[in-house]
Amino acid sequence: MQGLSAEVRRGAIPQDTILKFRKGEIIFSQGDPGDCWFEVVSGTVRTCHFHIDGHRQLTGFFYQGDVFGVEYGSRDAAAEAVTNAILTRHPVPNIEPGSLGQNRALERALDSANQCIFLLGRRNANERVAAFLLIAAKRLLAPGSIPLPMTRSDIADHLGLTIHTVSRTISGFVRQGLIELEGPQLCRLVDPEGLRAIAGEEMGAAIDNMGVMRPRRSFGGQEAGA
Amino acid sequence: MQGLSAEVRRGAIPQDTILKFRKGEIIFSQGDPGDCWFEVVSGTVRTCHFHIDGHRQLTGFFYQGDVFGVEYGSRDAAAEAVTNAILTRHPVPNIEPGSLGQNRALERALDSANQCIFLLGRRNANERVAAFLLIAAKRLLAPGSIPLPMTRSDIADHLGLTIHTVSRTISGFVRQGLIELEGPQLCRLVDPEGLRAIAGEEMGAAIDNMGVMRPRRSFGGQEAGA
DNA sequence: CGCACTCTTGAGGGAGCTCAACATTTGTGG
DNA sequence: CCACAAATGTTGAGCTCCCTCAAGAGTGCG
Repeated sequence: MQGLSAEVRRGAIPQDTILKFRKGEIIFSQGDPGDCWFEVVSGTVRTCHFHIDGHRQLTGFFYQGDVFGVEYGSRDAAAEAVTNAILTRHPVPNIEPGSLGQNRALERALDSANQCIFLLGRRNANERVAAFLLIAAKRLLAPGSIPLPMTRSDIADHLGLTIHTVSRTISGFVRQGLIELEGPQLCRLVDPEGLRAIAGEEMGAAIDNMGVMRPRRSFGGQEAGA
Repeated sequence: MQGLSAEVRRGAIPQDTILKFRKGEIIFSQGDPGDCWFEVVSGTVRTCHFHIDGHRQLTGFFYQGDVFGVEYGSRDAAAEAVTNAILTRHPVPNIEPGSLGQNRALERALDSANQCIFLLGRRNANERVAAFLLIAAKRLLAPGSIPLPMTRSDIADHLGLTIHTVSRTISGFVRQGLIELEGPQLCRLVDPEGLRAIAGEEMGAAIDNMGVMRPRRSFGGQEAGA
């Protein structure tokens, strides 16, 4: 439980607690017990899986208003502050595992994981980066400009690419007039429709509904005998 | 709710129900309400995300004793029978969202998603297929031989590869003396250690602990001021 | 026996990784 | 505030891996 202040760690404060983390600080680590969840008041947080070979997989970014952290700890992810961040910490009642915030956090984690799977599965670099930018724009409620508080390395480890490919792809979008960069951390959306076309028709829909997709039959689908 | 027998669909039977599905049948579809979860009595089940562009992503395989299906339905995945399968269906109480089976299914879904992310993130075809075989061997509790009830297409859509690459990779393993095939659906593990070496040191550990990994610091990790 | 489906294998090409160098930004100490 | 160092980001060249296209082999079913 490194990363938590002393009084929080020893559990002296039972109710929701406000915590501040500085850029790069660990909020919780892989293997920690999952006895609390968090809400982002300000700043950005990433959840990561670290692998022995040094390979890092980011499973989600969390912005203002997002919740995270129920399923982790008892599970196998860590959380770190991408920027200076203010969080509220909420204890998880041991007895009653179905609290509202916990469920919200669980849903959010599953959403994040599914989104991650979507981004990683059989899509090329252009599709991944375009989708990532659109998701970030949507999440940050910034219709025209997208802050990118995370590093290229973070983006790469989230999308399953190298920083080189991420950088090249973004530069390509700038050259095509789809976006503009004001420094590496601020992106202005020039042609959202063009980006959507690259991300794929489906990604556009997925971003609109944030995870709700059209059902589609694969086989005949005859009734099952019981 | 196609795929469920009539009496189940209209909710006449409140308690756990035994259902049989035939190979290829749909258990539930994307968009169905998530009002029940399932346990596999026998057979194999896959959960899928279908995308508009025709691309299919399998997020998990479920074998005897596995549970699945809480988070789907209200979410965006479908479940289908890979082989003839017998399942038990369990209603989810609307009021009390924290039942034991539901939590098991939620944990299982998250495990599956994380495993999927692991397989998809920055690993080459050899690593993915080797890891997949090892996971299947572990899950099916078959130390020497691995039944592969799913098609190459299922494996490909799970690993984010083409059927060609899956087939070529498996053939390569046979040629290297790592495995033997007795027909496409039965694989004998000749050199598990060799496979582990290919999957990566870490994958070996991950399979042993099934998801529990060593924590690892990324930055200084100084205490947070509250 | 023929059809349909799955699986396997080969040849060629392109997307993205690796290696390398340079530019830019950020942080630190004098 | 400036000088320097360190970290981060950008860009290029070459090469590898896997996808695409194509054809053939094995299997189950009517």
